[in-house]
Amino acid sequence: MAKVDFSPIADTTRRAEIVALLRRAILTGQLEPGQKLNEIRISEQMRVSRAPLREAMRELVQEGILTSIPYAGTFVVDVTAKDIDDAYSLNKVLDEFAIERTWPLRDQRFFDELDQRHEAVKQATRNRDTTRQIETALQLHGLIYEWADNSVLLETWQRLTSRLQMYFALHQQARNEAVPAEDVHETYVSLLKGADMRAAQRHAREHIDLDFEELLSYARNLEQRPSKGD
Amino acid sequence: MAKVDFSPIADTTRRAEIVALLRRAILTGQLEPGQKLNEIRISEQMRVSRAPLREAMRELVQEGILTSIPYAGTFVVDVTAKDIDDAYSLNKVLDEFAIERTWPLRDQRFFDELDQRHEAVKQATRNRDTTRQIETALQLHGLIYEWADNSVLLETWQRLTSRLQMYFALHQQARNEAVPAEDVHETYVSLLKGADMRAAQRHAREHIDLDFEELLSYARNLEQRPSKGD
DNA sequence: TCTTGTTAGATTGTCGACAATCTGATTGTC
DNA sequence: GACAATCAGATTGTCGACAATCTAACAAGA
Repeated sequence: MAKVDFSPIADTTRRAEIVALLRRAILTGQLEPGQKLNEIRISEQMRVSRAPLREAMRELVQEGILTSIPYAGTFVVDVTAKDIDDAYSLNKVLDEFAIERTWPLRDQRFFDELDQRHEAVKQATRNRDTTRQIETALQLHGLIYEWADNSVLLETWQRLTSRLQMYFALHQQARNEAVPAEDVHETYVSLLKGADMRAAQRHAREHIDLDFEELLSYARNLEQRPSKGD
Repeated sequence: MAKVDFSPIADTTRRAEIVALLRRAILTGQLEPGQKLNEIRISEQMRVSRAPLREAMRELVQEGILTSIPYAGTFVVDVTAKDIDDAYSLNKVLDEFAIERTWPLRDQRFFDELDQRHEAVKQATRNRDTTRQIETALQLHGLIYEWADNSVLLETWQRLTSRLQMYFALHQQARNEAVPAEDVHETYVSLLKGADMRAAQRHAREHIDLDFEELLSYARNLEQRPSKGD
């Protein structure tokens, strides 16, 4: 038998595709926080019945990026500054843990993947593709979670990121100035390749410090904004 | 106007009730890991159509206690020894964080609630109600998460617990010996009331150590067991 | 004017039926 | 007997229609 690593075949249900479509729309900011999702309209636009759409929505509710009020509707979550602050402080703890677990498991494949994802961020930055820049930056950051060999930790991280990605996207969208072209991940990557674990942990803290601080000030300004209706 | 704190009225959809029913059945071990959930049979038993049942199932899939394979079925998750180990090690980290955050927020209401939950565990123990004993013990442990004032942390803990509760229940069910009558939470509670935060953190680690070690050895024995069909 | 009751429209929740897919048994062929 | 093709039954996925509920506008009464 040939030694081929067959990846799992794609999900073939409408539901799965709807989930992907909706998630993308939310995480890129096409659907704004607080906005209501009208089932009939969306199902007509997607040429799908309401059943799979509703099931998809239930998934995203549990994923934490939608919230549902019985007989009232399903809405994009309205993340508060406190939510971001909470996620941020938890992220610090998880980062330390992830680095600690990943540390002894680092190998050539890890370093290669690290470089590859770093390259993806740099390319997105060059192309001024802000959405992709956020996406790739989070993927770069997520490598330590994927490598830590702890499924529960990884799952936790993924739930955390989706909401963060959404808010980073809105943030970028709001300040329509050019994104910093310099490479802020250089130190992070090289530290992960180095020998000083404590230094890497320390830097990871300060690294996300920067991103979050800006995000937080943005969120605090939005706090008194009225929520978007339908 | 009278000063009454009205709590939110109960969810009135069938879906919500189905979720509660299924969750309870899984977490108490009535539905075994690996078991398949036949939609038609369950919907007939509950006198409900498949639509709300399926939506409920999608929620529980995202909650991590069910897994779904398209066109094959939805099954109770088959937790491995590694999953428990992963959850266990993450729990250590989260416990430390939760205690740290809760520490400055402790007040009389916290201590009262602590005693109340502790009492609930002791009562369940006296009554030899193992299911309730697990439930109350986890609720006691969960207080530091509820009090930490961090919604993301709390959410993470709740996801973690549901799977743990399920496995603790199966474990208790398997070894049909009497549950230890002595009170293992006495020290934990008194440390949370004390002044030494580090000591409380240290004990929380060792405390869950005990529970998990036994659970792990049980899970490792089960590892080669064939998965339950329908 | 303010409050309360009513009602029409829109939207969500639920249902029963049909389509797509899978599984296992059966048949046919070598 | 081993293997592939076929087929029937069961189960999941999807659909369109109906029931339950909410919202907002309007009317009636204090």
